[in-house]
Amino acid sequence: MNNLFKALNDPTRRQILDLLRGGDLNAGDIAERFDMTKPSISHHLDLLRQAGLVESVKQGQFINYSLNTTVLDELLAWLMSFQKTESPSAEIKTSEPTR
Amino acid sequence: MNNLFKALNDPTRRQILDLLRGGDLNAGDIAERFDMTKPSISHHLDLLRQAGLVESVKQGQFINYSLNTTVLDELLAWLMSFQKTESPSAEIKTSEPTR
DNA sequence: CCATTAATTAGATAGTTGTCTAAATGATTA
DNA sequence: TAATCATTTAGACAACTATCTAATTAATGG
Repeated sequence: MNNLFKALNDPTRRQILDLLRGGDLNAGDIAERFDMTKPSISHHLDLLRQAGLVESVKQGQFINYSLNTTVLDELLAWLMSFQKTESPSAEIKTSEPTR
Repeated sequence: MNNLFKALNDPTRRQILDLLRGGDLNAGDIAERFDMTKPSISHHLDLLRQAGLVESVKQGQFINYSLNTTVLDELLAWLMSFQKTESPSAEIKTSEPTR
C-alpha cells in the first residue's frame, strides 16, 4: 500500500499510467512523450513496477510496458470504506433517507 | 489532485484519517495517539487540511478536526475509470485482431 | 565482430519532506 | 494580570526524491 501511494504521488507517473490505457508501449515510446530524459523515465517506470501498477516484458531489444490495474482494487476498497463509514454526526443533516 | 496524493502518501496521515472515522478529535487528542511530537502532528494535519481531507474548527482553546471525504470522490472517479478502460488487447489474448 | 540502438545502472546534485526543539500565539482561569 | 494550557510557527537537519550526464548491458544488423 505504501509503494502504491508513493508511485501515484507524481504527475509524470500518473501520466504514464494514463498513457498505457491506450495500449502497451515500450520504454522508448513512453520516454518520447515526455520532456525528460530516458533514464528519468526509466526510473519512474521502475517505481511503477515496484508498486505493481505496470508489468514489463522484454521483447528482443525492446521492453514492453503494460498496465496492471488489479493493484488499484486495494486502493479502491480503502477509498470506498470511507464513503460507507459516514461520520455519525452526518445522520441528522437535512433529511437523508437513512437507507 | 496533486495535494491529495501528496497528503495520502504518508502512513501517519493515513492513520489520522482512519482515526477521524471514529469521530472528530482535537489536535491534542490526535497527537496523543502517536509516538511523535505535537508540532509534527500539527504539520501533518496542515497537509491534510491543504488537501481538503480534514476541516478544522477552533473551539475555545481547542481546535477540532473532522474528516471530509468529499475530496476522495475525485480520486474514486479517477480510479474507477481505470477499471472501465480495460486494455483493448485483453479481449482476445491469443490472436491479435490487428483491427 | 563491430557499430548501432534500446534500455538500465551509477553517481551527482538540487529540491522536498518528516521530524525535532525552541519560541510564539491565543484562550482560560486563579 | 500572571500562570497555564493547546496549538501553531520558525528554524534546523537528516533522509528521500526527481532529475541530469556518463557509463554499462544487451540485442540487432551489416
